[in-house]
Amino acid sequence: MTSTLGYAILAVLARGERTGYDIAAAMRRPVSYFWTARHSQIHAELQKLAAGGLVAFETRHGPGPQDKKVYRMTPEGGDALRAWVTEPPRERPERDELVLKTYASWLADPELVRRLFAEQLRMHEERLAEYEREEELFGGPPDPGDPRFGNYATLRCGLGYERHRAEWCRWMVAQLSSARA
Amino acid sequence: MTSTLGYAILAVLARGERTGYDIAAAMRRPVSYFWTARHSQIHAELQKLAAGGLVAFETRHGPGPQDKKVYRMTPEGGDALRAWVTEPPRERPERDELVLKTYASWLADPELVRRLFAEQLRMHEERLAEYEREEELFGGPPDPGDPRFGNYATLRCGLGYERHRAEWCRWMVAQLSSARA
DNA sequence: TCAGACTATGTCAGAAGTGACATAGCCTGG
DNA sequence: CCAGGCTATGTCACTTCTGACATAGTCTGA
Repeated sequence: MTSTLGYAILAVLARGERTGYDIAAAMRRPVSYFWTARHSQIHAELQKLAAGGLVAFETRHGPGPQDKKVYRMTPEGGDALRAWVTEPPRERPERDELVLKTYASWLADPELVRRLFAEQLRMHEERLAEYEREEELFGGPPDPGDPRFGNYATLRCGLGYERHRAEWCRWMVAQLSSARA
Repeated sequence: MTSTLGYAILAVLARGERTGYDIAAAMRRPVSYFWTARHSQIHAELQKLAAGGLVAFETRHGPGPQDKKVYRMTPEGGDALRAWVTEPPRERPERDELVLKTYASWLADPELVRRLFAEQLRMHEERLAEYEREEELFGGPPDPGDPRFGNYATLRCGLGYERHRAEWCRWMVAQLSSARA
């Protein structure tokens, strides 16, 4: 029915009412491990969701040329989201620039490739440390019926991803260092 | 200059001449760990690359309404690809349907969510076994100047990814099982 | 010999996503 | 008091990607 972005917006609104701006902020790196979108896309999608009756809004006075709109999920929106959650996800297309560069890395100067991966490793380690700090703020996993479970579970995914990625980068750096020696 | 898809195509052509059909086959799951695209996109991009002088083609007789076109990378294409490889990749937007579903999973029936993840786990274990078989075919990592290094290194990434993903799914299943008990 | 799979190239409408532009009040610190 | 950042919504042109449609020769096995 709705696009995946629509469900992402509903997933945010399921936690409470928000303006489009708030949703955009929630769906921006490094806050969001679950979906990313720009505000231009979000405002457009909110209009579609409102037209479909999945969200409703209330206009309140606020700064800016227009008044702000506070959105909330309607019962129909909740039904749609709940039904969607347990359906199997579509297989996602693999499109990772770093992996593609790796595939073509045999063409390039190994020292430059090594630097590229060393820098990526640094970034992953940094992000990993950040996620680990965040994880400590949870005192263990929340109950699966708690909204915070969603945050914790996605954070766990991010944590595992950064570890895997850092390890891979470390392996690449090692490969390219031994080639030089 | 070119789009990322353009570089993906060049990365394939760097290994030898190919038809658009061949490239599409190489960039289709589960063959490709490096980039995915449909043939409709690839034929269009090849035309752009040819216009830009990064690839050239030769028409040969083949089946179908049109003759087949065998593409190869030009020296300019090689230069462009080599220069691009060592440039830092753009940060990729996180858009993973399963992670999004996880974020909203607290709303749904835990048993249905458990089944979703059990099925995902099964798929990741299957793919992992497949990748492990493929890895055995390499007798250790090729030299970084060997085209096969690109294949091996991306396979290593896929291997790490599937392991991380499987572990996360296993954790999710455990969380949702204990909730039921 | 004939069905069906595979090789092969392309178009097109539409959806999804990007990046820039536009506009303007509110709040905080120097 | 004023600059600069934050809140806030929106449009628009453009690129990228998807999925369906179209077309037709070759090769293989039943």
